[in-house]
Parts: sequence; C-alpha cells; structure tokens
Amino acid sequence: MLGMKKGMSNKEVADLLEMVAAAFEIKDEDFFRVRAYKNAAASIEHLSSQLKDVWDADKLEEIPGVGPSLAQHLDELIRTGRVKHFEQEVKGLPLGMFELMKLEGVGAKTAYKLASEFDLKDEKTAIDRLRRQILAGKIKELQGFGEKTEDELLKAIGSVQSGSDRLLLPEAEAIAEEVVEYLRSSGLCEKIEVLGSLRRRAATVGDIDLAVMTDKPTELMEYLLKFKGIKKVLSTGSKTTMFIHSSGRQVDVKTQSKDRWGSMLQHYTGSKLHNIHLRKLALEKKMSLSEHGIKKGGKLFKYAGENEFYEALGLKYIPPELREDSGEIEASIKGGLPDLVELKDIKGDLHMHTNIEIETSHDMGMSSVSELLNMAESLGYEYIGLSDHNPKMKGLSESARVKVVKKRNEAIDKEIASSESSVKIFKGMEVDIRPDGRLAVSDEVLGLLDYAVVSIHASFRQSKEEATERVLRAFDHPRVKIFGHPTGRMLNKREGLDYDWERVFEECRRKRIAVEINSSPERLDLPDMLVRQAVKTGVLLVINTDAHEASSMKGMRYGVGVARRGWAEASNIINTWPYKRVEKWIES
DNA sequence: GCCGTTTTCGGCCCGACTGTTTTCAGTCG
Repeated sequence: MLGMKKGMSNKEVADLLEMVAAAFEIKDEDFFRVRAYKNAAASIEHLSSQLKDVWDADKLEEIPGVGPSLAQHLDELIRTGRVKHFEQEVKGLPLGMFELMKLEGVGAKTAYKLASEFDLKDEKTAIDRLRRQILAGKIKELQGFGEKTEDELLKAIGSVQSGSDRLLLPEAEAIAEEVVEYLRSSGLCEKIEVLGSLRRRAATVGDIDLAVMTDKPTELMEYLLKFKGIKKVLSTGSKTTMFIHSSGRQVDVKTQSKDRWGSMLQHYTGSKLHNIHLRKLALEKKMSLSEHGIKKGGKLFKYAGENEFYEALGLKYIPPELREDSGEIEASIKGGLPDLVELKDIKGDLHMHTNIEIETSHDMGMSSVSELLNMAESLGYEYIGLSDHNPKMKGLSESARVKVVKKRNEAIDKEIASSESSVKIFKGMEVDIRPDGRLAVSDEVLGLLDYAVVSIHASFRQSKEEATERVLRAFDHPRVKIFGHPTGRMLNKREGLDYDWERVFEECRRKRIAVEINSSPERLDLPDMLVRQAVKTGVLLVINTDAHEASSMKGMRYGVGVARRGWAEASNIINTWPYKRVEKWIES
C-alpha cells in the first residue's frame, strides 16, 4: 500500500500524502503540518504533468506546497518505490481506518477511533466489519457516539458501495436545470446561478452547486425540502442545504442576499485552491475573505457584483474557467490575463458527419446535408466542413473506395446547387490513423478532398514512443489539416493516448495542422491542460463538434469551455476566422 | 510541513452544519 508501484499516478501519490496527513492528524501533530501535507496532496493531484516528469526535470520544489522536506520524500518514493518516514508514521495504525475515511462524514479521527476500537486492521474487510458492529448496536456505546451517528454511518456505508463516475456536462446541466426550475416555482428567488465546477466548465462534475438570491432564506429552504427529487438530506440550514438528488448526485444550495451576491458567486464558484490563494493574498493586505464579503479592520464590506469583489483585492476580474490556481491570480495582478475566446466568435464547424452512405469504417451521421446546413445557418455560421469517416478497409476494393468518395462529392455538390443557404461547405473526411501511422485511405482518395481530419479509433495501448511516431507519420500528407480528438480519451471510460507533446505540437505548428478541441461531452479532447500547452507553443487550434446529427452542432459551447480553460484566445482558434481565411489555410 | 513586495521566523483560509457536547470538535466544501 505504501510502496510506489511502477507508473504510480499523481492521484495515487496524492492519496498517499493524504494518508500520512491523516496519521499526523490522529497523533495531534501540528495542525499546520497536517495542512501542509493536504495542500501538497491537492497540488499534486491537480498537476498538469506527471510527477515523474517533474522529478526527471529536477523541479519537485517548484510544485506549490512542496518544499525541501516533501521533495526529499517524493524523491525517495520515485527512486525506491517507498518512503521510510511515511511507513514509520503509519506504522501501528489500523489500516482499516483509511478505508473508513471514504465514508461520508468520517474523517481521520472518527476513522481511527472506530478502527482501533473494533480492531479493523484489514482494509478489505473494514467497512463490512464496521457494519456488523453497527447492527449489533456497539457504536453508540462508545464515548462521543450516539444513535444518530450509527444511523448516519449505516447510510454512508450504503452509498459508498454504489459509488459511480463523475458526471458529464450535459448530465450535470440536466440535474441543475430540474432543481433550478423547482426553486423558481417558489416565487422566492430573485436570481439563481449554477456555480462550482459546472460554472468553471470542468470536463466532469462531481456535485451540483447552486446559489440563490433571496431575502427569505428560511422560507426558501423549507420549500426546497419539499422537493420531490430529494433522496436524502445531508444537512440543512437557512444558508446551506445539501442533499442527494434522486439521480444519486449531491446538490448544494446556498442562499445569499442581493448586497452580498458578488462575494457569494465568487466563493461558491471556487475552485478551492483558487480561493485559498486569494485569501492568502488578502491576508497580506490585512483583509479577510468569505462568501459574505471582505473584512477590513473588523468591518465587513459587501459586494453585489463579482467584478467589484476582485477589484477590491486589486485584481482584474478572472473568468470562472481560469480559477484553478494555475497562474491566473499572478496574471491578473500583472495584467496578463488572456482575452478568452467566446462562443460568439465561432464562425464554423469543421468536423461533422452526414447520412450519405459511403460504407464508413465507423458510425455514419443521422442528418442530411441540408439539415446540417440549416443548423449552421441558425447558429450564424459562415461555413461547415463535412467529415464522414473514411470508407472501410475490409471488404471494399481500392477502386470501390475511390468510386464511393466520388459519388459522395457529387451528392454534396447537388445539395450545394439546390441550397439557398449562404453557408459554405468544405468537403472533408475523418481518416483513421492506423496503428503504424499509415492513413486508412490512399493518396487518390485524399486528392478528392478539401482536407482530412486524421484521428485514432483503435490501438490505444501503445507506448508514448510508439504513439508519437504513429501520429507524426500521419501528419506527412499535405491534405491533412486537422488532428482530430487527439488523445482519443472517453471520459469515465478510457484513458487517452499519451504522446511526446512537445514533438507533436511542434510538428503541428510547423505544418500548420490545427489540433482539434473536440466538443463532444464524452470526449472534450484535447484536454484543457494540453490546450494551454498548445497555446503556449503557438499551435493552431480548431473547436469542432464531431456532430453525428444536426442538433449536436449546438454542443459547440462545451468545446469553447475547454478552450477557455486552456487560456485560448480567438486568435488561437481557426474557426473564428472568416471563410476566406479558412479557405486559404485549407488550400495551403 | 511551507513560505516571504512589511518576514529566513512566525505566521499559516473561512464559515456552515451536526451531534453530543453544557461550550465545542469534527467534517465538509
């Protein structure tokens, strides 16, 4: 458990530090030492690169929250697979306690008391054995425990075992919308906002955070408790109610008055690390921050708007997508915040699938060209790019593939001729990158196209080296203009491929190949951290929906969110360009 | 443990809610 497996992930290292922090906590070590470990754990968990790579570059101490002492421990962990000091600290503790800490409402101290009392040494059986003790009524006999705690523990055990993945954005939005609509029907809300990770447009969302502007918080919370969608109330008061929604998801609702609304939005949007950094900054100026406002010399100053809140700290407004404590506060002070791309900047979409039958290698689209055109028109686009999958390799001769692509071109031309739309069409194709880097179509087929989106749909187990060579080879053909959903990840389902990103981005920059930000909510690929690296490298980016039916083209906003989280400006994104400029780039 | 536009020492983010407590500790976000 304490050893570092080969390829230990950042999350696993963070868990290890959390474990040591818990050990300190029950030994009543200096509280600040405990927090130092927890801070370092959070910092490593949210690192944009692998810890091993940071170690390779000898930059452990540049990680926020990691100083000389922790750097030394981490060095030992990476070199030898273990940390003697950590092992010593955890020695003698019942290991079952670390399992119990996964239960809602159970922290280090409670877990330790329970695990020692009932001798829960085995992590695998700890929770099950605890359950039997509860059922036997043994918990309430302990000092500091009562019947309610027994009930809560039992419920917590029930829910930890039905643990599930994080929510994709549309799922989270649907739950939020249901609760918002109910709250609105109370007539007690002046304003409701979705906050937390959903407002920051993180790729996946853990729970739903809502803030309500009201001058009748008590009545509103009473009304909320009657909501049919509540499975279980976790806690409730006039300021905060937390409950489990019927979907199994936690929803937090907070109330605030109009004059304190700005500080509320700020506080509840997070991220936690962003807020901690802000509060440290405030302390240096002898100010103290909370969701109620800013305290200076014992006096509370209130902020109705988020803008004023940041201004009061001497900062320029920081858009929610940037609030991850990854340099945005420093940039705000120095005036170096990016002018982020917005949905209204988007003038086209270069990755979508039609229902034209060409015996594709993967799913074909559901919508006709004219349906896609209509949608593009309603979105105010100047152009779209049709990029059906390439004709399949198996069971189709080369001449048959050429023929079917020619037929598709004719079908598209016919649509264009009969269309009254002003939206321009590019004839593209999404072409598989095969395991060895060859493309799944011949040069002759590529010659029939305006451009190719090259992407990976199989062989995801390649090493970083193999995968890098694979995609670099695929970039060789001049018709290749877009690198589609680069990592191939599927959120909650499949890790994507890892490349030598420096080489991949450099090659894309040199060949003016646009790296795609795929807006499909189950992909959101390129991931935001890598978008940021791409922006720094000067790589062209394109935000596409990969729509398989016309309505999915409305999902562009998900990709724009990713771009914004990656600090991208409109100038980094080619589909903010007007038609003529894109045409020139495609022909180049 | 970490960290530095008042510091290499002496600080370290803030508030809400719950349960078992007669004044607060534990947990959470």
